[in-house]
Order: sequence, then C-alpha cells, then structure tokens
Amino acid sequence: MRQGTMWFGFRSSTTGASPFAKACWPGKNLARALRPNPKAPRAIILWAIITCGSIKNSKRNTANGRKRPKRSRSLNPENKMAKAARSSLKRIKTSILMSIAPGPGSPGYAPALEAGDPETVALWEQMNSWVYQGFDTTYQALGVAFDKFYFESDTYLLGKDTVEKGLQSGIFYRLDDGSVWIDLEDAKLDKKLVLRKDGTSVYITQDIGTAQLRYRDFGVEKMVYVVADEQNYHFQVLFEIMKRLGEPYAEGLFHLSYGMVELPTGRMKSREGTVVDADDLLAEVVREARENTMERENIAGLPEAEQEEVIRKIALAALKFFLIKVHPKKRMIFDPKESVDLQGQTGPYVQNAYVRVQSVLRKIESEDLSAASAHEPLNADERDLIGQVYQFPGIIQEAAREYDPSAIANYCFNLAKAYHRFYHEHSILRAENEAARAFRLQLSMAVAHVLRNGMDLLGIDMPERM
RNA sequence: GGUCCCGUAGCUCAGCUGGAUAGAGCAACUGACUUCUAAUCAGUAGGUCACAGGUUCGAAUCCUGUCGGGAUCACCA
Repeated sequence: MRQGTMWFGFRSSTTGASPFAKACWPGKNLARALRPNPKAPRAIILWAIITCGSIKNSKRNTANGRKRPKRSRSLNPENKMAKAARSSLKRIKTSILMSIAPGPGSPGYAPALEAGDPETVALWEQMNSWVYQGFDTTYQALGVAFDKFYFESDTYLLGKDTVEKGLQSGIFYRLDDGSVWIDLEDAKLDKKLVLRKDGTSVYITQDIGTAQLRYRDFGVEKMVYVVADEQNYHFQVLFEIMKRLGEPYAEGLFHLSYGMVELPTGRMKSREGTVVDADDLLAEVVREARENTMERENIAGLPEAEQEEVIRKIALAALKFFLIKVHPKKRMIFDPKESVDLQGQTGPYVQNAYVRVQSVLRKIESEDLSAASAHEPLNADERDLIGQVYQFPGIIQEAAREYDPSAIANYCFNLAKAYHRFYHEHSILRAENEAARAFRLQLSMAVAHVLRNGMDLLGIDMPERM
C-alpha cells in the first residue's frame, strides 16, 4: 500500500494508518538542536505508536514454497487469546478493504494502479484521503508537523528505474517468469524480489526510490528510519541493496527500530479490536488534566483561552512523556489508565518543577544577583542540583549518539525530582542571607532553563503556571 | 528450523563504554499545607537482576548455553 515517508526518517504506511491506527510524534526539535551544520541529518526523537501489535498470519509457506517447520514452543493461553484477537482484527480490516475494492495483493490490482487505471486510482486516492484526514486530525492535536511527505506515487517509478539500471550492471537478475531478484545470501540475507513478474513494484522497490529521492532533495549524509522492529529484516535488506547500488549515503542509513507498544493483556478485550484510539486517549487525558487543574485553582485568574492552553500542555506532556520515558528499543506495555496519570514520574511532574521556579521569579523585581558567588558552603541539595545541571550537555550527546530520547526524559525527571526536594527543604526568597537568596535564585533559573530545553527536545511545552 | 530483540520490586521502568549497601514511579502503609504552587516532600515495606556456567581483583552490565516472551524469514505493505 501507499506509504508516506518523512525525509528525516519518520515513515509510515497506510496499513498502520487505518482507522485502527494510532498516533505518534517524532520530535524534530532535538534534531534541530543537534544539527552541526545545515547539511547534516536531523536526528529523530522518539515517537511511539500505540497499536494493537502486529498482525500475524498463519501461513507457513516461505517464498520458495517450502514448508517451514512448526514452532516447537507452544503458546501460553494468554498469547493464544492475543493472537486470536489480532487475527480477528486482521479479518475485519481485510473485509473492509475488500468490500471497497480489490485490495493490494489481489490479482490485477497493482498493475491497474501502476498503469493509471482511472477507476482504481480514484478508489485508491479516496481510501488514502480518509487515512490522511485521520492523520491530520491526530497530528494537529499532538502538535506534530512534517516538512515533507513522499508518496508511493512519487517514488515507485524511480525505484523501478534503479532496478532496471541495476539489472544491466548485474546487481539484479531476472527470472524466466519476468520477476526480478537480488541475491543477498552472501550477506546472510536471502534472495529478495524487487519487481513482480508483471513488472510492478513491491514494497522495497518503493523504499529504494524514496531513499534516492530524499538524498536528491536534501543531500543528507544520514537518514534515520523510525520504524517498528517488525521491519528489521526489511531494512537490513534495503540498506544492503543501497550499498550494492553504490549509493553515496548508503553507509549513513540507520533504522531506529523500536519495540511495539502493547496493551496489558487484561485489556485485550474481545473482537472490538484491542486498540486504543489516540484521539480518544488524548481527550481522556485532557479531561483528567482539566479536572485536576480546576481543583487547584492556580490558574483560575487567567482568561479561559489561556486556561485551556495550559490544560492542553499538561495533557500532552503526560501522554508524550509516558511513552518517551521508555527506551525505544524495548517493547512496552501501554496501560491507558497509567498514561493519564499526572503524578509521579510524569510530564506534569517535570512541568511543575519549572512552574515553581516561574512562580518564585514572578515575585521578584529585577535585582542584583552578584552576591550569589559569596554563598557558601553549599548544602547537599544545592550541590546535587549543580552537579545535575552540568550533566545536561553530556546527556544530550549521549541521547543523540544512542538515538535514545528516553535518556533525556529520565534526566529531566531526575533533575525535577532534585529540584522539588531542594524547593521543599530550603526557602529561596527568605533565605538565610542575601548571598543564599541570590544563589538560589540563579540556581533556580538555571534548572528551569535546562528543564525547558530538555523537554523542548522531546516536543513537550512548559506552561508558566499550572 | 535460520536470523534478530527482550527477561531487573506485585505493576511500569532507570541503571553509559564492568566498580562499593541494585535505583525511581505506581500500588500499600505512616507522616508534612496559617510559610516561595501539596501535580510536592519525608519515611516504612517490597529484588537469588530468568537460570547455569565462564572471563575478571570485581559482573545486572562482557562471553557461552538453557528456559521464557516477542519479531521476522510474502510476487502484503
């Protein structure tokens, strides 16, 4: 099916973008901050997808038609239920698609599409427009924007061209039935089909074209594909092909593979589909944030529009932080109930540390803080804070090097935690003396600054009050 | 069966290139708001870091194996 590919690496397909699909938010802020020069790649920040998990299929035949042995390990009952739930979901999806049109994979479909058959193309575009509308709604709600989309229709021709050229140079080979393949067995990968026998492109052909197009458009030396780990093999093959094609950026291709997000087994209810709708979830966390905010009356004095903005920031912080704090590679259990929490190891907790600083700063006039250097000795909480603040640059570098935004999220949480303790234990405005007051004000400003920047890298905004 | 990922408190997760009594949050229990915002703080309880070997002065961390969970090996995307 058609896929949209964002040039800095976020990639998705309509398969996962159906009404059952979920939301994600790549954060481009970190990428911008890290970009050493305009030609360098933007990295990707974390994003996550809330999904029902991959849909397994029961077919055990390999491409070559040989039977694959059955798994020796038996599945436990819970897994059987999960698999049953998934396959029933798969059937629902398929039946919907098939009731509209002969779906991808059915005979004659791809040729009709690539040949530009008006009816097929119209149907295709209609289906896709529904998907993209759904995307738009959710992305907008999450504050996510993309610089550029690549569509399959933009890229498959280039992919096919490349295959034709590679055919001449012997990288690919054609079978008698007309299908085109590449042999990657010496790279411990299998043989891979790149063109069907009817000459139409397959999934990977389009990714070949897309990579070239992105390089052509932006000249990046590195491309990061943020795609679930179920596609690890696909990208191994893709990158190997690009190397053999001699593409100059081939060494800079990187698959940031993240683990699937799954729901707690207890929530795997029924045939309704074991999914969480991103829009519903967002509405729920907003409701939670509003309730909590109203109880506190801290922002009661603000105009209603500003109050709503604060509530939105809190809600988004809760949701985003909840997903970002987990290492991308790890499969994570997504409990919708917990994702709505506003206390503990959460986005709002970090925001609250920042808000406390702002609250203190609002109470002072611009004043001379030069006495700060005379403050000594530092107490344990102050030393702890200073130490943590100084770690910030290293944490950012590590996060970039490891493609791991969760490092930033965890750092922010720890810094916020240290500040909350400090704030509770020591008075700032009523410090023991002028030096201590000045010092703590500066320290607070530094912490707030770091927290704001850190969270900004994660695509999370700070409110001034909450 | 081949390849790859994962296994740390009841639950969700941190623990960087090996370093001292393995840390948070949630859930449970106990305390702290006439004082800069209690979306907070302090405390109690909770772990044979899946298991077994190996390397090392030293292993949650590195190596091997076993067990358990997951992904993938489509002329689907």
